[in-house]
Amino acid sequence: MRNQCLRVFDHHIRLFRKTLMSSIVTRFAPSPTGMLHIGGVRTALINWLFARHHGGQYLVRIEDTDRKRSTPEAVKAIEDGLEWLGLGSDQDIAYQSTRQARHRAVAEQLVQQGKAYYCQCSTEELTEMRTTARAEGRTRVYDRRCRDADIATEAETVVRLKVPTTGETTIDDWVQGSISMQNDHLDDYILLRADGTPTYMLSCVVDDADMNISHIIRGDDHINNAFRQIQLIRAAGFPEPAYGHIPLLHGDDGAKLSKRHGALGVDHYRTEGYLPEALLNYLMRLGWGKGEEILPLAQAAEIFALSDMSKAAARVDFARLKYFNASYLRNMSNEKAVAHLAAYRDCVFSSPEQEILLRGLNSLTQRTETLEELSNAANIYLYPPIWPLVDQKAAKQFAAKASDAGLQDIHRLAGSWAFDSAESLKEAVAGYVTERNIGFGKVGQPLRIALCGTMQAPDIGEILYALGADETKNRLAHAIENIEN
RNA sequence: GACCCCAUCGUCUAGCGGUUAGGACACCACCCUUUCAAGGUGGUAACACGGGUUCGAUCCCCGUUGGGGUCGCCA
Repeated sequence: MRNQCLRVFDHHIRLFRKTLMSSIVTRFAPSPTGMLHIGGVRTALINWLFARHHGGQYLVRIEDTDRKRSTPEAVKAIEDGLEWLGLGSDQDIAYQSTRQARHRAVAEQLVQQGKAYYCQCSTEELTEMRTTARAEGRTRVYDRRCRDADIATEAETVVRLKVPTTGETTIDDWVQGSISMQNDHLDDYILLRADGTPTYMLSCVVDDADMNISHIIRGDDHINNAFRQIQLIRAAGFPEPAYGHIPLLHGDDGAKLSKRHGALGVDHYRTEGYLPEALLNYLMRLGWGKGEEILPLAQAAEIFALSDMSKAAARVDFARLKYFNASYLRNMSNEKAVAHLAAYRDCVFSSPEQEILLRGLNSLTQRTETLEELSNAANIYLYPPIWPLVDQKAAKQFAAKASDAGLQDIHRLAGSWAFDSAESLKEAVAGYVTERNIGFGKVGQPLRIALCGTMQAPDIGEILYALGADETKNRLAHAIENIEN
């Protein structure tokens, strides 16, 4: 018990010291081999949150180390995605591919210092070693046969790091706690390929050091890399960064995130009508449960702590994402909603359209969950109903009830209404209904259909107010022409 | 297979030795009601299992089971 406390205390002291020693710099380092998916977005977000909380810097580095697989399209998709989300870099984006000379120099220096060595093992030999290692139940594959062979530089040789063969490496991970690995389980991994290009392990470590990254926050699929990278950091004499390995996101079936689940590009969520702030708020809640559920980013940054993050993987739940999106949509001002809608539709509204939407859009944001739905719903304001109605249910209702509804009366009365608020208009209609001593629905439903062409529309008062006097009377006149007697 | 990690309602989580195990999404019922929503009220539903430690374990330790990650001249 006391030991436990002391250990925890000691752990915190060490973390605290590390924090004080240098300023906080985090980085999001995606590889442009595919789209930016929500797992990556969450990693970026956590890096951003942590940096903001500590008043530090959040940087973005594109890990495009050669690769036949990394494409300019993917780079653009990542940059656009981050921009859309508001998770752009605090400084110019770094491109790893531009720094290969520096990476190579570090490797060559390590060779000179005897901390790395040339290896000329063939692919066949390696395959054999792999098979043997697997058969013997070993994690370490390479048997270090070139380690002391003293091979001079030649073509077709790679450079490997001399990893300690004894001892243990421990990481005080800010998320995972203390994790250890026997060094003997670690490979003498490759720093420079036979063609002289640096591997990810080399590039990543050198760039993190050169960019003064203080805290490496990434997916826990990198835990094993951390043990290996630390060996290189020590060999090169770089300062050791702090680590925070966050659990990966899983699909709704508990399996790894795949294209079937959420591994779609963020642009997909954009076209589906999700708001950046809602997507981010949702993602933030996976593995971090502090504060209110709906929590604006700036407030989240204030109370964010890596140590509060769950160590367990979370599944994505699209129903919940939708709920978050709906919540943000519902609480949005008309002005903002109109701007979002215009951006989503990629259009400019005419000034009459703008006026109608400015008056009526939030009667719609209350009943839609995404911008896509909002955009569809907004058509009732943007376009008058076309007669005969395409909505069969509405057409039937209208045919059955319109003759009794007194739409002509409403049309006439509307001429004297002020159209200054949804409430007063609703009262006006209610007054008419009371006068005739019938139920509100007898008039409300046909009127709604007359004005919108569908039954799925807001409160009568809200519709009237949004449309305004002229549009209301025009639409009513058309509807009246289509009443069957 | 070896190594590393994880484990509270279906899902996301709160909990940090003593709680009627709390909240949210989803689901169900009811209320409100001019449609559709929203909102309100209530409900179903969880500490994976087995050993310890302790007066007392969801919580600490060990094991089992289950899940995930890693084992590339990919990143």
